Amino acid sequence: MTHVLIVDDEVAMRRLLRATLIAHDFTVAEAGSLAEARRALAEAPALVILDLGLPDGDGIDLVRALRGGGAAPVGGATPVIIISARDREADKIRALDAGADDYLTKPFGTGELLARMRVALRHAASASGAPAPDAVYAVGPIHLDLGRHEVVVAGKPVHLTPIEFKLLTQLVQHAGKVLTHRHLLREVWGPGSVDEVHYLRVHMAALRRKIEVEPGRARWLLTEPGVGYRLRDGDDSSG
Amino acid sequence: MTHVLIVDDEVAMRRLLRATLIAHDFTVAEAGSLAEARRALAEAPALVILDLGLPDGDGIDLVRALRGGGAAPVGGATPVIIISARDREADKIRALDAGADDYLTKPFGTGELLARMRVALRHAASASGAPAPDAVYAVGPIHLDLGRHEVVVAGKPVHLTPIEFKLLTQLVQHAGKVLTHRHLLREVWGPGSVDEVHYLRVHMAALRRKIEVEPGRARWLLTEPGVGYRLRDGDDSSG
DNA sequence: CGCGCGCCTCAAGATGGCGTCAAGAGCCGA
DNA sequence: TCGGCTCTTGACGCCATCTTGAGGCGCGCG
Repeated sequence: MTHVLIVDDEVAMRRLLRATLIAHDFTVAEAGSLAEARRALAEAPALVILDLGLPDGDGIDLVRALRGGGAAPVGGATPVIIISARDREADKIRALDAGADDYLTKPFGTGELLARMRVALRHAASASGAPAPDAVYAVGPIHLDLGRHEVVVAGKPVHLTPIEFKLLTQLVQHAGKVLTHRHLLREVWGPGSVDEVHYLRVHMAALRRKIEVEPGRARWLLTEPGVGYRLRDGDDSSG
Repeated sequence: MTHVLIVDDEVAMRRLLRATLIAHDFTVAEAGSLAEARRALAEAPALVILDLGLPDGDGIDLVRALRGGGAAPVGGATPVIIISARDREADKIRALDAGADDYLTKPFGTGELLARMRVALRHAASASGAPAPDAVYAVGPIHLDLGRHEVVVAGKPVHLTPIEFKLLTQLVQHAGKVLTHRHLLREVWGPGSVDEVHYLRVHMAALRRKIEVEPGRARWLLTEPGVGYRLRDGDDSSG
């Protein structure tokens, strides 16, 4: 499930894009301003579609922030596709050199946009070292074999239900990072259940019973109150 | 010295491109047909500029060959930029999905071409490079990692409550600027609480206890009386 | 000198997020 | 059809956190 952030102040354009993307199996977040966009980046979108003319600033500032010219937020490698009514060459050059990955001038065909999105995602996948489907992850005492669909904790094989397996896969693939409630719910249960936080509580508890070496004390599967969950990476260093 | 292969059957276009590229410190090889292009690939160019209409076949075949649908020749990751007079959307989609990295329709500005070449080369460089580290905001002794939802002050990890974390995020993202009471309240508590200035006092005090290195004396989290708060930017210079 | 204003501190009560337990529904294989 | 596994859903108690109120300090002004 690929998550895309749309940043545009025109509601009509956002609606069009959202409909198109959802029809092609993406999940979508929307922002109408720079401030909203910064907030939405916390959901770690796989791609950003960005309009340049925003009410509270220039979209290029967001690109610069993403690319980390100094103080930089999450997602240094998130691809950005600019969509803009400005068709002057200087604008394109400025945006591309600021770190954008592509530049389409409005109006554009949705087919072309989708093709260019595929290119951008292809690049991102190869840049971050595509997670092979048969990869074996190891975090602390937890070993997860995606290909064999097997989990071993401290040398002992552990049986996980399908949902627990998906949860652990997400956590392990992003070990160390906080995964928001919405992110986990979207990836495991689908976009229709992003508000069912209670699912997480119940299934995280079940997962803890199975993967925590010391029962009653969470050493690896950590709660970030109000935000989400996180799997500790690196070696154990908790008293 | 970056080596670029130009594939186009029009001599005039080749001359123009060659002149432009050489002026920008590239070295250039030229091909006027698919057969010549295949031979020129032996020189392992860092980038290919490819016209679609060639006398002995479609340029897309060259892209497919490069992307290795089977036995792949040199340079499976060599970026390819298409330049073509065909401006139909279907042509663009076909080329991009075949593995091309960008598509410009003739006529185009050389400035834009150069910018898109820089993008393509950037991608190629990062594809083989190290995985991007987590971007981190750093202001003075305060380090804020949005992805990991972690805060470190002077080397020590610090636990922040959700509200404290949101406050610090705002301050750090706009380090040096004054954030008004209303702005902070709107971003952290929502538009319904823009007048609850007392919330700010209490939580700013808590934040100070956690991030100020020297207790009792605010060096970083500064009060702007009657206006709002500000995080000092740059190095410490307060006596 | 006294007052009002804006700010900081402290602390107690209210809130809400979280983990837990358990009952019921759905699903699948035997 | 039956039994077992899994997921959903609800109820409940705990506890960190937030809210709210009271008081104190410094400062400018009448």
